[in-house]
Order: sequence, then structure tokens, then C-alpha cells
Amino acid sequence: MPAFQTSPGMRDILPADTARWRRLNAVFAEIAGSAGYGQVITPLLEDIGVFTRIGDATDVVTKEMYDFRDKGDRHVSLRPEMTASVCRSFAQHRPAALPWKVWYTGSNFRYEKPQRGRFRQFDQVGIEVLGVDDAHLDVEVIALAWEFYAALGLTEVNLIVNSLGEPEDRAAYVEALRTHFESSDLTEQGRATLAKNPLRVLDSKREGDAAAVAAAPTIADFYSSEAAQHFATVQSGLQRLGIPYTVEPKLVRGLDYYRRTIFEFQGGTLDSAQNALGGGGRYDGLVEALGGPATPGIGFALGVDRTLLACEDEGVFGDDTAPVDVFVVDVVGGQEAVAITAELRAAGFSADRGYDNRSMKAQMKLANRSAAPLAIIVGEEEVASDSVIVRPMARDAGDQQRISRSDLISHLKETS
RNA sequence: GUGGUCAUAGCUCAAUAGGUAGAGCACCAGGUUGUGAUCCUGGCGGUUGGGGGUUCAAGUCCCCUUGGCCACCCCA
Repeated sequence: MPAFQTSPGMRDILPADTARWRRLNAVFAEIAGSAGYGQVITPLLEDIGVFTRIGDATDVVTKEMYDFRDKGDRHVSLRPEMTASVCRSFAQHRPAALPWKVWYTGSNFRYEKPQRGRFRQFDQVGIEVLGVDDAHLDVEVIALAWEFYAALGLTEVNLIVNSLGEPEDRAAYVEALRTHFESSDLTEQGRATLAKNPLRVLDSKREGDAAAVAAAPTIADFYSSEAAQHFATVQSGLQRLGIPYTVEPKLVRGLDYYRRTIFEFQGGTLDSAQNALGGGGRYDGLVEALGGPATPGIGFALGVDRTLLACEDEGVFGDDTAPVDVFVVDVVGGQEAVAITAELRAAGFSADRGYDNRSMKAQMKLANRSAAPLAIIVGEEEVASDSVIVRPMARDAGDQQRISRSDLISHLKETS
């Protein structure tokens, strides 16, 4: 066992996997960029107040934050999510041109018990839009996430939407829920949840709570006409775009700041409890809570790790390896390889080489393992005749050739 | 945080009722003078996650601890 290993819930992403990470991020950046979103990069560390504004009924804030006092005695926390940071950034810089459309990618930290698809340091990609109340924006935001999954090649993704209504609707509904559950048969844990946040009882997976949850009042009965209209516009927009969705009246989300439209993407292939690939919603009021002007906002965050798990389940990744163009085998000391790889790279070819002056057989094995289509071989004969061997590595790629040393680059350019 | 389960070479796993650790892959070196991918031979490699206990003897039993996984919880 190694003397040191990663902390619980944290891990190294090794070269074998990072290609997928880069692809995922590249796809996301492309989609967000094509819709007029700019990237925002916010600090990993924020004043803890930025996050406590999110709400005191969510475990993310009350139990799971990596908070501590820095050397200046500031109470800070590693960010447990991105939305609050983005809203803080908006309140701090007050961009004049609205809407402010941004996307981001990065790590978040939550001190939870790790499981598959649930890490203490986990990555998200997401977007936030501040300053527009339009229900059509809700449609755009949801559609972008949908497009992203499609662009990755995922097909088993289910979109679930709901509306929490206007703040007053939501408040009235919460009271109705409280009344209902207080007179219902709930488990002990269910009662504890009820005391903190009645909405979350709807999320219970305990059998003992199932009957009470099934009999609970539904949010749809509490919508004001504005909320109902907003939600109807969102749904008709999704239909117009041909995006399949399911309305789930019992969908509630973990963070307390959501109002009106909320949505979640579930992976059809993920049978574990961690099947939420991503989610988001409207959070009008969050910027104000962070000291900014009253500003409507909406966005989503998608879990990179879970999305990658879904990609793996659906087999959307082909061969990730990106071999170099050329592998240089030098059995005359290595100086030739130094010069040749430098020339090749300067000419635009990617090139790797063998080291430690190993035997030709050993270096050829390295060349083979590198999957480079071509090997350049330099031995005594080549040095003596001022030439190199250019050897195609594939079985059916023909014979090797001896090329004049000075013609190497031009020869490769002609044949590639 | 609660409950359950697992932990053996770099990786995937073996090891009869406790008797003192093995295979495949990978890696390295050879297979008659420069050339890989197949094949053959050999080699490297583990105080069996860590600590303590029971026993003549523990990878195999007990306790503690660390970590993975699963469920609850929470959420992406």
C-alpha cells in the first residue's frame, strides 16, 4: 500500500480518462458558445456567507461544506455548488448589458459519504442567465442541456420538469404540505425532514413514507395565474422543439432558492440512487439575497462524473487514444532522436521516442505500444550513410524505406 | 451521519475444515548479430490495507482502524 493516497471521495483522473473529460468540456463549451454564452471562472473559495444565503434547510449548506478560517480569520468555504458564486459575481461586477449569459466548468466540494457517482470533489458544467424573466429563456436553457446530452451521443436521458410556482404559491403549498404530513403516518426520519423542509418529504424513498407522499396535495393546485402561464409557456416551447419531457408534480430540488421552473435530467442506464445527471431551475431572488439588485435568474448544473458514467453505459466513447504521428527509434546514443523529434515537432508532426538507449527490439516494442503509424529508425548504418529508415507499423502498410536524412521531413509531408 | 458488504503482486483474481501465498495479464530480458504486433523460455514483483489479539501455527478466527462499494440520507 502506498504511504499516501487520495482523501476519501477524491481521486486522480489519469491520462486514460482525461481525453473523455476534455471532450465533454469541449462539447459543452461549443454548445454554450454557440448560444451566446461566455465563460466565467469564479474562485474555488468564497466567503461562507455566499453559500449560507442559499438556504438553511439544505444539507449542502448546513452539514456538507468544507469551511474553515483562513490566516486572516475570514470564515470561508470551498464552493459546494456554482450558482451562488455566479450570482455573487454578478452582484459584485454588475454587468450592465442584460441578460448576462455565462457558462462554467469546475470542481465543487461537499463533505458527503462517497459512493459511485458521488464524490467529495466533483465536477460540474453549467450555465446561468441573469436578468431575464422570459419563459422562453427557460426553454432555451433546458434545450441547451438537452442538446449537450445529444451531442455527446447519449440517448437514455429523461427530462423531468415541474414548477414550484411564484414564491407566494410555493409558500402556500409548503403550508398545505406541512398540514398534510403532520396528520399523516410518517417515519421518524420523515418527521425530521418535515420539520426542516416539507418539500423534501416528497423526495423520500422510504416505504414508510410512501402512502403519505402519494396522498399529498399537488403543487399544481396552488399556481397563481402568472405561474400557470409561465409554466404553460415553458411546456409549449419544449413541445415546439420536440424535446420529450415528463411533468412530475412531486419533483423538488435540493437547493432552497428555486422558484417556478425546475427540471432534472435522469440517466436511464444509471440504476443506482445517483441517477440524477443534472438539474436546474429558476432562482429569481438569489442575486438580491446576495446584496445585488432584484434580478431574475435561471440555470443548470450537470454532473460531469455521472454524465461520464452514463456515457460509459451507453458506450458512446470509441477509441479515446490519440497516438503520435511518429515514433523515433535511436540505437546510436539518443542524440539523433533529440534532433529528429525536434524537427518533426517543428514541422507539425507529433513525435515520441525511446529513451535510455535501449535495444532496438525494446524500442520497437515501445513504438508498437505507442500506436504511432510510423517508426523512424536510426542505427549505425543510417548514421554512416546519412539516412534514416521510415517504417510503417501497420501489418499491411508496405515495406520500410531508407530515406536521405535531409529529405525526411519533406518525405513525410508528401506521404502523409 | 446510520446500516450492510468487501480489501491478497502494477491490474483481474486463486489459495481445500486455520499450517505458513499462486495464476493470468502487464512489465523486463533472451530465442544465434540492427526491427514491434503471434509464439516459446526465463526474470522482476506480495511483512495477504494498517494495528492488536486468540493459537504450536492466521490471508483464513476475534477486536480496532483505514479505504472501496451498496442502501438510507443527500444530491450532480
